[in-house]
Amino acid sequence: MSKIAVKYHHFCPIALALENIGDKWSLLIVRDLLDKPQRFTDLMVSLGKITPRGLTLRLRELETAGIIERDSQQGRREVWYCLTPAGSELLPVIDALLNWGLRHAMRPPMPGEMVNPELIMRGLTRTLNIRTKSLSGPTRWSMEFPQAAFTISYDGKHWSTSQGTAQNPDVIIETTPESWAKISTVGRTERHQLTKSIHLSGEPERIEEFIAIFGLRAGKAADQKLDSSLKTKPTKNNH
Amino acid sequence: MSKIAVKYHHFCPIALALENIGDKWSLLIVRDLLDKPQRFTDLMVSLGKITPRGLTLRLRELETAGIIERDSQQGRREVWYCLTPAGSELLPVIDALLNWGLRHAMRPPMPGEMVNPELIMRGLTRTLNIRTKSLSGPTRWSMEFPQAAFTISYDGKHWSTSQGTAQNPDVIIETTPESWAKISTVGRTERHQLTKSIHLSGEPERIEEFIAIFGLRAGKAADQKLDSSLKTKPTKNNH
DNA sequence: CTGGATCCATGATGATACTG
DNA sequence: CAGTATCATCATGGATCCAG
Repeated sequence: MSKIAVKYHHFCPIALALENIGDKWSLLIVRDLLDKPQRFTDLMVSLGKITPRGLTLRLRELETAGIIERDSQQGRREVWYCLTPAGSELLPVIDALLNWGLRHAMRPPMPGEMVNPELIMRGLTRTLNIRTKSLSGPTRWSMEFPQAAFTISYDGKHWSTSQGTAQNPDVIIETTPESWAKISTVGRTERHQLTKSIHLSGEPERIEEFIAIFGLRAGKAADQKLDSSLKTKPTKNNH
Repeated sequence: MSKIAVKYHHFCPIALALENIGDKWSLLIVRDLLDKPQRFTDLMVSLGKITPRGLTLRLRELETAGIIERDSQQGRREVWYCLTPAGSELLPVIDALLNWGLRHAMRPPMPGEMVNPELIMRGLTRTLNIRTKSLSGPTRWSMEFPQAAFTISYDGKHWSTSQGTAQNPDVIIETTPESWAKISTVGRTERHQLTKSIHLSGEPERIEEFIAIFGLRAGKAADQKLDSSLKTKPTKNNH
């Protein structure tokens, strides 16, 4: 049986919250469920190195904590897991972690590391919103990975992303999640060299705009990492 | 030696953040350091059931991650630990957890559980700010525990708390952290019965105001827990 | 006394295989 | 697809001890 009992013995909202979602995989499960409901095997894939037993334990624990709901209807093979209202309210936690991670924990992807297109897009959207570039106007980009495509939209105020190929995009970006991951985490000099792993098409001025925002050409952008340029200096990460 | 390697093998800001601060004690160490710099033994006390080895490992790991700094000056016995700028930026994470914990994880303190006055006050301040009660005007309360006193101030816009007995308080509240912890986590009916474990003094109208805000008398306040009344319904917690 | 280090026990997690 | 079963490993807790 399960032990499922992280205990701090503190009367403290933070400690009590962490007793619910402070163990190794819980917050990543919440991260994935915030996107959309998922099946057991979906989660196995997106979490990568979790074991079936580990996932089962986490799901049961999150269920008793009132954070997720198990939706199994008879006559259907699948079991869908989704967030309860209380679980959805973990969004600010995930958001704060995403923010901090972007600013202080990013580095190029390591060999064998899962590079999930959806997670890439979520980080990209947030980066664009925080940097709030002033553009000529509403903009639509189509980010096309081999496995999936995403539409990145700027409505004149903020950026959002949705799945699927963009209609009438201003710029089409064709690349792989791995290439984009690397580009967005290295300094300008190396970034400029990696530009060849991206193919851009669209009106020349719009392509220029894209290139300027991401510092994809030498001589213009500041020499700093994309993610870390959100506010202050880059942080090294040495594990 | 240490293993210090939580690894998810995800290229994902959230996962990478959690590799830095996702283990059992790290975020509680950050919680305490956000308040003020602490010595090894201060942390041993405030964390309670951590072992010296465990604390040493966490501190070293947080140091290499660039989240805390070790300040040992020769000629001085103590070693002070404090947050780096990157560490201080974990405030939104702690804040989001505090918020979620207040709304979804609170229950009366259990026997043997540490009830830290400072943490009580932090939760109280946040609760007051979120509920934004309209008061007659600026207000100052003196919360006096046996071990320590705190000043709770409302400037007409928001609430803040500082250490020390309040000058010219509108209301003086004398109680224990344990009593207050229990009062703030039970329903109105029981709360009303616990009122005798608090002693209030000050102008009658100001005392009335205090009583009304915290639902300390029968028949007026809604029957819900203080903390959970922040927005929606209470959540049970069954461990 | 502060700031640890050592040793051992135990509980949490990982790897692999298999099943309703 | 959604798990269970079994075994191995690793991180953490408890108790004790030590150096400046």
